[in-house]
Amino acid sequence: MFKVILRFGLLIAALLILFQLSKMSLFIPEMSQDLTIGLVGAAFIGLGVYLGLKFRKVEIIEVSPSIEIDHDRIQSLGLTEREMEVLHHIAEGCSNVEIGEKLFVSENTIKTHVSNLFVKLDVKRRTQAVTRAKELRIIA
Amino acid sequence: MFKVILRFGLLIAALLILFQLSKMSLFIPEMSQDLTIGLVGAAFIGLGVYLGLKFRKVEIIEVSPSIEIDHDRIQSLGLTEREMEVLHHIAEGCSNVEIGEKLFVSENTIKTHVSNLFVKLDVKRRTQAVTRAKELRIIA
DNA sequence: ACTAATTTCATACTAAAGTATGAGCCTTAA
DNA sequence: TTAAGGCTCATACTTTAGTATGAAATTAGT
Repeated sequence: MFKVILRFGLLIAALLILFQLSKMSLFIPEMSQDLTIGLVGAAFIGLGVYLGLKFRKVEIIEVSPSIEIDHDRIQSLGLTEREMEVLHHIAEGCSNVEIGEKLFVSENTIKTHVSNLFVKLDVKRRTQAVTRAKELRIIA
Repeated sequence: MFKVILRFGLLIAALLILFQLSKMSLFIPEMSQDLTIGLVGAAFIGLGVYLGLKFRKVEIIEVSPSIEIDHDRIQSLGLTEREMEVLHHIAEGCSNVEIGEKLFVSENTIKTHVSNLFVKLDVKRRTQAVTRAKELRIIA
């Protein structure tokens, strides 16, 4: 707060000095009025820019750190479409039976997918698979 | 880019017009030179502020969406310290045995904690517990 | 059309997870 | 000190999860 007041004080002082300077005709006498106005204008425009830059509100835009899916990694890991579907449902906390119901296949099929998933992700449990998948940015 | 050029063009035009206005003495004749300079200065300072605000670099500060832990919720759910420890390890993908080893207690103890955890979080599986805990903002 | 990869499913098994119950120990507050 | 809550552990049991293997049906690319 004090800083702001101080700066405004300095700015006002600078303004007054500028007025005085122009009044006292410290500018070389031969100078045209146009040029005087121009110089004053330039000085003021500089002040304005300074003000604009200095006293603007700092915008802090909170962006969710764009966790974009790394499709290349999915490719390089050789994860299939179906496996990705299963992986997403695992991440949601579904059981194998529930996933099977959602995808209209048997629990055994899901187990197969899950096992293949574990090999490709190099994990042993589904909870690990989730954290690993997030590390690798293959799920959100 | 075109926008920037367009705006600069408009600004330059505005400046020229201002100069012309002051030159052609459209200001009322009785006006003192001080006042003229003051008005011009004011106009220019306005321009400066506009420039400063408009053409500043927009700072986009990417802040990880401060997922702050809701300690009140932890309280209201009656989650104990130990249970939270176990929950964190579950979220990391640890098995009950592994958690037991890390906390220097038996697997059975972990099972007890986990069961209590499930009741309090109203879930049936550890994977659900993790997603629920994140929903409730009690873990990161 | 043929091959390779994907998806599907089954059976049989082992391992881990989860439930239920009871109980001993420790600390803290009434 | 007594009650309460939290942490520990055990035993016994049920349910999911995960592994291994084999195989049929489907799909996609050469």
